[in-house]
Formats: sequence, C-alpha cells, structure tokens
Amino acid sequence: MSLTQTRYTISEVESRTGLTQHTLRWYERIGLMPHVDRSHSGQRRFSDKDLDWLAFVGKLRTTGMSVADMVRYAELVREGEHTVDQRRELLERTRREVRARISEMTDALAVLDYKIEHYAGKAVRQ
Amino acid sequence: MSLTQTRYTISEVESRTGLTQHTLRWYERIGLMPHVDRSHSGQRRFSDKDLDWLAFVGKLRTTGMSVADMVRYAELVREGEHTVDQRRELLERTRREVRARISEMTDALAVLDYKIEHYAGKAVRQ
DNA sequence: TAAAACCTTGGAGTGCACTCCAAGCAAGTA
DNA sequence: TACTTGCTTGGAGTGCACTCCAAGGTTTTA
Repeated sequence: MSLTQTRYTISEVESRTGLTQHTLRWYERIGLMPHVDRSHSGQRRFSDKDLDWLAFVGKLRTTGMSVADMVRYAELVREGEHTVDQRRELLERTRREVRARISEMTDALAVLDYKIEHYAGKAVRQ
Repeated sequence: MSLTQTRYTISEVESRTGLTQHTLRWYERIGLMPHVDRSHSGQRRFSDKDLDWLAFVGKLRTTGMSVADMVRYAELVREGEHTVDQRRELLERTRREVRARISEMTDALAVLDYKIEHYAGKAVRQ
C-alpha cells in the first residue's frame, strides 16, 4: 500500500475529466459516485480510483445510458459481489441498445451521404 | 397530374410514422413541416410528399441533429434554390458530427465488451 | 338520428440532465 | 495579515423535446 496516494481537488478533477464541479457534486448527490474522501475541513479529495470510475461512467454516458441506469449500476456495485449477474445483464442490455443505435446512425449517415451527393449535383428538391 | 392523391388524417400519419399526433402538430407549429393541407372543415390532410419529408426528418432525428437545426434546414428549403449551399453545409456539419459520434460509441462499445467479458470470468472489481 | 370516434386550438405540464445561485468557510500567495 | 481564489451546501433555474389538457367542433358507423 502506497503512502503517497494522489488526491485531487474538485477543480483538478474538473479539468481532467471535462465534467463541471456542479456535475461532479451532483453525481455524488444522486449516488453515481462512491463516497469521495474529504480533507479535514470537508473539501473533496478525489483519488485515482475515483478518476477511473468517472472515466468508466463517461463511457456509459457515451453509450447513451440514462443517468438512472448508471445510478442503478453504481448501487449494484456498492451492494457487493452477489450482484454481478445483475450488473452483467444491465451492461448486456446496454450493449444491445448501443449496437442498435450505431446501426441506425449508420443508416441515417447513408441518407445524409446520398443527400449531400445530390446537392453536389443539381437535382435538388428538399 | 393525378387526381387521386392520397390524403392521410393525422391518426393515419401517427400510425405510419410512429410520431404522436401531439408531435406532428408541434412540428407544424414550430415550422418543421411545410404547411399541411386542410379539409374544408380545417382538419389536416397529409400527402405522400409530407410523409416523405417526415421520413427524412426522422433520419435527421436519428443522427442526433437538434430540432432547432432541423427547423433551420426546413426554413432554407422554404427559401428556395439559392440556399442550396447553406443546406449542404448544414448537412455536412451534421455528417461530421454523426461520424464522430459513431466512433465514440464504437469505442464505448469496446469498453462494454471488455467489461462484460470480465464479468464472464471472475476478476470482478467495479 | 344517435353514439362513438376523431379532430381542432393555445397553453400548461413533464422528464431529463444538468447548471447556477447565495452565503459563508478554507486555502494559497505577497 | 490581507487578498484572492477555491470550496461547501440545499435548493432553484434552464433548455430541450416532447406530452398532455380542456373545451368544443367534425366525421364515421350502427
């Protein structure tokens, strides 16, 4: 166990993650963050582990997962090992949704390509 | 010119497009629909052309384009031929954003895959 | 004709994901 | 020490994209 664990203030975490301080506090309030350490005076001191969690949460956000589902996932993590099946299920459902979403968007992209091509020529209608 | 153009009531359009009547009226109100024909008593009668437009708008929605940008696009169409460059630009910007979004999601999908794989084994941490 | 189903409007309400505020205490720098 | 910058909280506010409501007129079906 290292005695030199890095601790980050909220503004350091803001600039590292791109999340605002408001959002970071809000994440904690709604239960999307494991409890963050505090300094003797009560200020937040984030750890590298917190940063890792935030990075993972960022990936979940990117997938389009709702905040409610992310909170659900965080709860399952807090509840311990016996929730791994539920967690995997939640992640698998999310994965199915992401795959569907990507294929829809790829479809829409083709329409966009066609339309732009159309404009490059001259037969313009809409 | 055909004399047997099909005209759809709002509930027919609802079941064909999956958009609610509320949303269809709202689209018209905000200028996202070209003006829809009315029956002698004022009820909407949508044409096949309206359905085509709605299908295209649906594709734009799928790309994640904001309603404000879609309205902007609709305005450009109404303004006529001299706006084709602006329209193409708007579509090209949207295309760049969609491509970026798809690649972000593909990335996040890989993380999800890794995590699920992880759960399938036994080294479970978060 | 009578009932049921469908349509109209302007405006209010909803859910989501933040985003900001005020008042006050804490920490770092000259 | 004085000043500036940073941090705390609960709660209010924002922007987006719908979603619904009430009151009343229209159309279809039996």
